[in-house]
Amino acid sequence: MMTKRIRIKDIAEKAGVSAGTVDRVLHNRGSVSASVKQRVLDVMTQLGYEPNIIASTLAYNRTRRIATLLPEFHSDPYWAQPNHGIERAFQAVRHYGVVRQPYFFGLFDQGQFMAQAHRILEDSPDGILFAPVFHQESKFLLQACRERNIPNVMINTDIENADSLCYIGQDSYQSGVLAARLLHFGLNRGDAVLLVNLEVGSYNAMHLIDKEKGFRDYFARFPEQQIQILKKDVEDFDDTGKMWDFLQELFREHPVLKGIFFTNSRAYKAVRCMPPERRKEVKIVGFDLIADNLLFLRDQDIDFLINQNPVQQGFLGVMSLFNHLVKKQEVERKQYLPLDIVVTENVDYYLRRQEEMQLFV
Amino acid sequence: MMTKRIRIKDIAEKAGVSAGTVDRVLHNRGSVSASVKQRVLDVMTQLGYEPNIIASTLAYNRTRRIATLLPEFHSDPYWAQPNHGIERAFQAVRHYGVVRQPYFFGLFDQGQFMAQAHRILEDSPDGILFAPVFHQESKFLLQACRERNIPNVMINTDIENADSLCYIGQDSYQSGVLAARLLHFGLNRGDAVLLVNLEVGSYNAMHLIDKEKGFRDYFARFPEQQIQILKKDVEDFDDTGKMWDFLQELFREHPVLKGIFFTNSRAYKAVRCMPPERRKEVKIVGFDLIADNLLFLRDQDIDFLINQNPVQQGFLGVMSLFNHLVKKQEVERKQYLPLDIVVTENVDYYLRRQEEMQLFV
DNA sequence: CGGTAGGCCGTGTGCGCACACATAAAAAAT
DNA sequence: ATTTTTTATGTGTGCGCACACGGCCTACCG
Repeated sequence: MMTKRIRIKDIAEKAGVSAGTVDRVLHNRGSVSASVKQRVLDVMTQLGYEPNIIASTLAYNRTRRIATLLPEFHSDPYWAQPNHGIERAFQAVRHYGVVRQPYFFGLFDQGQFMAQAHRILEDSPDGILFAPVFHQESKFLLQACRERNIPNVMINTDIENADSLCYIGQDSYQSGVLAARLLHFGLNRGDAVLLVNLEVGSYNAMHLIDKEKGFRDYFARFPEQQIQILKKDVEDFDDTGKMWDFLQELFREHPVLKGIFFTNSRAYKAVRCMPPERRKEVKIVGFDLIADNLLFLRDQDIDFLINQNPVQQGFLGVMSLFNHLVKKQEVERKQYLPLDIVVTENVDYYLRRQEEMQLFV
Repeated sequence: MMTKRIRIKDIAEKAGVSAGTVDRVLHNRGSVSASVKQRVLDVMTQLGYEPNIIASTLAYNRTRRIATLLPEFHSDPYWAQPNHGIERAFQAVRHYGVVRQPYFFGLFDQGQFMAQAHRILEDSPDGILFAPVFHQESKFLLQACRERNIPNVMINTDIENADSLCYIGQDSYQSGVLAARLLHFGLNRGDAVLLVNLEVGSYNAMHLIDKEKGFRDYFARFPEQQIQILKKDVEDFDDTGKMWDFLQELFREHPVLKGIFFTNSRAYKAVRCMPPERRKEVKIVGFDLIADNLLFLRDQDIDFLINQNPVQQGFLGVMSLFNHLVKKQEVERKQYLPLDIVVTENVDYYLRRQEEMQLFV
């Protein structure tokens, strides 16, 4: 039973018009009388017409430029991951005439973000993918996109607005809950756990707040176990001397500490400053499969890494723009990626998937 | 810096021949003198030619038929999952003229498998995707594919052979290791854990053996903890009366039992026959996100489910054939999917991904 | 009543490729 | 030397679609 595919020509024939007229109806180009238009539309739905994307993209013969605005990944290994996914995605859709226009900014440099945003707007791309790490500056970019009618997607951080095509990222609150659940396994009544933010200023503030909230909410469900929750903020995480002192002080002060939750991808910066026997004793949960964390994971110094799938975030971001621009499909407004629980025993699969990450269109 | 895409025409021009000749070289259709062929090949590599798949599939104007041979998913909810992934994949590539020819067999019915295999061979599809659950019969099918030169991929179970395009599945050994690791969290010195096979006859035997081996090997690394490993095979898993008796007897015999590892997706068939207080006490690890397991996972009666990503297995199986047939790409001979650790706190993401499953990997 | 602007619609071309067909050159057979 | 066969190469067509172009028909104005 071969279901023959319906072509524009078939519709034209059945509606008693030419292919050109059907085309005009399809693309809303006007110059079609109301009666004919209705007749064509009726035939279309009746036959269940579905445009052939293959032929369509071939005939368009047009290149779509997608601008990407991300932190330089030299400054932070985390950002190399979305970038990798983005590269993969562009590779996957290159035959559809989609090209990348990459822009980067310093991770803590608002001015540079703005400068690059302006450059992007001058180049007027067909779509924009960006990481809105600075709130005010991102608002500006969103507003500009709105005025110019440029579809845009945000990754990693969400800014509430009605215009963006979609947001792709992780659920920070839930990742805090999950971290608590994982640490909870090794805890006994009255034990203490610690939450550590290794972060500068208010950067990423919302994520950290959400994670902490999820973390605390989880333990609040078990008040009878009297788990004590400590919290520390550390800004000088690159100063190993200070880090060492901080940890010494910490363990002296809290001998019953059984678990530590590092709220971002910098767990390794603390773990490397811990005395080896402490690393084994304390259960540690961190984020993200970056090289330095993986070393400690394999040695079981870090017990769990929660994978926020940053590679997939980049990949899906580009694909969403592609689906919108080329395939003209609806895309999901909010796309939350899985929070993978990664241990020594299953880490290799995730790493390989990140590497390969080829897709299909 | 616009990198203009190279067309056949460009090569023809530069090599001083016609497009037809370049085409003959590209497809190895002969009738080209050695000198010209070499000249064309040189120009191709020099310009870095890459065929335009879009235009190619349009011009081919051919439909590829892929036969799928799977267990009926009415008989076992597990098999509904690969089937779902397969459906999604065919939907994703329908524009490329790839169509499915589905065949099913009873889960324990070798004869039906063979009958369907013969029907497939008569229909001589362009590719075959199948689940080689019966060893002998699958060998026959593989041999037939070899003779007829039909590319084929296997999912879920691997049969060593040099001809298949690829195998896509999980690493059973490693999933046993992972299960052990998860149970290990809640164990103290001298505790006992139990491994249960809810299976009929020698069906799936290799998988179960591998899982058991992985499970035992993990604990063998900690001899000083003297973890006692018990093992039971249960064939009458659908007889709730017998199951109930079996579990009663079990808990009476082994009061120190702290963890149970169910080696396939049927954990729920045992858990539902456990007294509620027992469910909470004992740590339970099972496989796969099927509805009945999920109910118990949400109630924390099952503590962990290991997700073997069966949906993705089906999806990737079809995509691999697609990559081979249409895109003419190399495909990875062995594709192992991640073993996701699923708990109440992250289960929803995985379920949603399975549903949507438009792309990814 | 002729001219023209504009609404409406059909035709033609090309996107890059696969493949059938035609043609030319060379080799083999008569 | 001529015919037949084989080999080598160029040309043309169509896949389904997007879009430019141009033709027809009507309405409105001078």
